[in-house]
Amino acid sequence: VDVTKVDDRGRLDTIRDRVRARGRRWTVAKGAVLETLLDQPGHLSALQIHEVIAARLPQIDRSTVHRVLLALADEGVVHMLGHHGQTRYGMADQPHHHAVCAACGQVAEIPAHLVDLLVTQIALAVGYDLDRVTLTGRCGQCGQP
Amino acid sequence: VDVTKVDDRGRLDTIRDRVRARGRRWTVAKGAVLETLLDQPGHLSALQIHEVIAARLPQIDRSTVHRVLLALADEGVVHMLGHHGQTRYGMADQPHHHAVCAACGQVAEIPAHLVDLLVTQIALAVGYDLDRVTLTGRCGQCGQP
DNA sequence: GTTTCTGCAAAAGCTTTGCAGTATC
DNA sequence: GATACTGCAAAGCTTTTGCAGAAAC
Repeated sequence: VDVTKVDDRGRLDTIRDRVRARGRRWTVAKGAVLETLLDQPGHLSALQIHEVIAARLPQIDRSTVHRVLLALADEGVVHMLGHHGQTRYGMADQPHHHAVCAACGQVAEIPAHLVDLLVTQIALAVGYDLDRVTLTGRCGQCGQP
Repeated sequence: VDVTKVDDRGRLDTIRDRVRARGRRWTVAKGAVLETLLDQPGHLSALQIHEVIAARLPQIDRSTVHRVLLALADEGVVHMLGHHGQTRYGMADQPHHHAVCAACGQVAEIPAHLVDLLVTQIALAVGYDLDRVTLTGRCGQCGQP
């Protein structure tokens, strides 16, 4: 799972600098989690991420993956979206929103520009500081409920 | 927690008929869960619902509340929305969407008409059958991250 | 009377935490 | 060298499940 794409390399570097700038340390576990999220299409659960990493770095523990994900979510580097007990994580460095399948949990990304205006209006209406939209339904494979 | 409001009474009756029409049975537990959801503003977790019910009906078990909620969600009577391991439930019989606070999990409702057009367009774009929108951010009390 | 539903108890599954040792800066 | 981070093991929480008895129809 080496980072070959120039774009990914750059995104990773940017995040590394940001993490360090906050006084945090850049570790093997953090790098592995982020490389996994950059590599994989869509969003993954903590356990899926751990599985991918464990193939390369068997010593990395589940708890470490969780701790890294929580830390990164806290810093705004990754998104965390819930799906009935199976939280999914994805990169947050490029503005987008989500479509979640209620059946299989699969996540599709929606470019931000499609919805930003609406979110601004609704945020005003409900008095929330809204920054993310999740649409829920069924993906193409899962069909009707 | 008696159902006094005429509106609630009617909503409950409608749901009862719908449940029976599907060959399911109308039970004390089901009635209690739905009355709780009708009474409470916003959306509650399964445990919160169980707590409210237990004050009146101590014999109702947590597992029963979960089973009832799953069954009702399956029938489309209630909404189920995830928030990092703490799923919340709310009435689905009146069309609306949700604003979830990323800090405390509080849920505000957004009338459907504000977003329906957008959802239709996005559903087409991503190939999903979308029926619900969740906006995530911070509520008034929780302020900035 | 039949079938769904419930209570109880136990298990499962994801996530969190305490602590001693390790890696990062 | 100081301190953030990790691995391990154990605990915590919500949710799920098996089964015998109760309730709904």
